[in-house]
Amino acid sequence: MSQSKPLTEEDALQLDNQLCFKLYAASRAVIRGYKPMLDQLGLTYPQYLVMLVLWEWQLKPPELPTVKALGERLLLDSGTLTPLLKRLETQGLLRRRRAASDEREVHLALTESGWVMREQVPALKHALLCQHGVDLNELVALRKQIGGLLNQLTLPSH
Amino acid sequence: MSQSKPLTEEDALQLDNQLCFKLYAASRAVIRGYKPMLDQLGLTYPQYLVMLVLWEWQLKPPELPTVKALGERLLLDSGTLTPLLKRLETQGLLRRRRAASDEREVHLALTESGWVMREQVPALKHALLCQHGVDLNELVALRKQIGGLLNQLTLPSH
DNA sequence: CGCAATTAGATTGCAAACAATTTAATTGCT
DNA sequence: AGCAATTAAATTGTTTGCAATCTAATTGCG
Repeated sequence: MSQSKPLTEEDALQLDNQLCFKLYAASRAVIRGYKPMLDQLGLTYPQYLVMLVLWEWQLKPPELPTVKALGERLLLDSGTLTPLLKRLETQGLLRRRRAASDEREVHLALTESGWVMREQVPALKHALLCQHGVDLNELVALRKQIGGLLNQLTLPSH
Repeated sequence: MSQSKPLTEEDALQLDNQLCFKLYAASRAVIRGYKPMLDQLGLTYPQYLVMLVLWEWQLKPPELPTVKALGERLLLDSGTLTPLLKRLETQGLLRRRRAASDEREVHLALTESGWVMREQVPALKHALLCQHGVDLNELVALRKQIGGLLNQLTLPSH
């Protein structure tokens, strides 16, 4: 709402084009960067994000994660998650079971194998960050910037 | 390479997880934000990026853009671009033709219809930015941050 | 209670991404 | 010239994203 500078239409276009593209390209570049590590785990990037959420879930209230809750966390719907979760189940990393209390819900639970995988991650990730020589301070700043944008786009106005 | 602070493994993990996810989510959120505008143009987001590059190409040397050149610009390969370009051709926005000088190359040229579309964009985009109340200064800062990361991930070391 | 809305997942269909392979044209080297 | 290596696209197959639709369970309300 605070449009202080009188940028020309062309300037705004150019800036916006660049941001669009850079955000899109950077996201894919990060995914590509994770590929070697994820290959070792046998996961795709979205599958990895799902595993991260499930690993974190232990700190939550006693409720088991559902497909819906996972979707809210990752901003993904069942059209994406259902087949992805089936693949993770096939790999033996988790189990999916209809909730007894409400048969519409599907509870997700990591298997032993799913938990064990977690232990391999910190070392792999550390190696990854070092290898690319990424500046952690820069990452902190970037995370904040992106968080701001993400909030503007997901919470607000329209 | 300048790892000044002694973050714990857990801190680094957490930070990194958040960045991964936020970058991925922000990219998709932006694409979602463009949807209404792109629906009016009948384009998908990647198709739109391709059109942007082609619209910009006029400023380039006399060479016509090729699939390869487009791919270098957008960091995409022919496996993605070939079918996408075929769809744009079907829509009558561009023509694909084997180069006479080198039959391996495919030259891309916008049609009249492809050029006309360009004129609709500034107004649509302006409306979009206003609607979301995005702070332009923030966008400038974000673009720089992301540009830095993108360079680290695409140019360097490994 | 009974039935219309709502809700959670699943399904279907299309368009990316991307790895791996294939095809055809061009280069380069001897 | 002749042939191996390289190069540009195309093709194939798998996995996302996401809209739209469908199914089944649950809620809410008269």
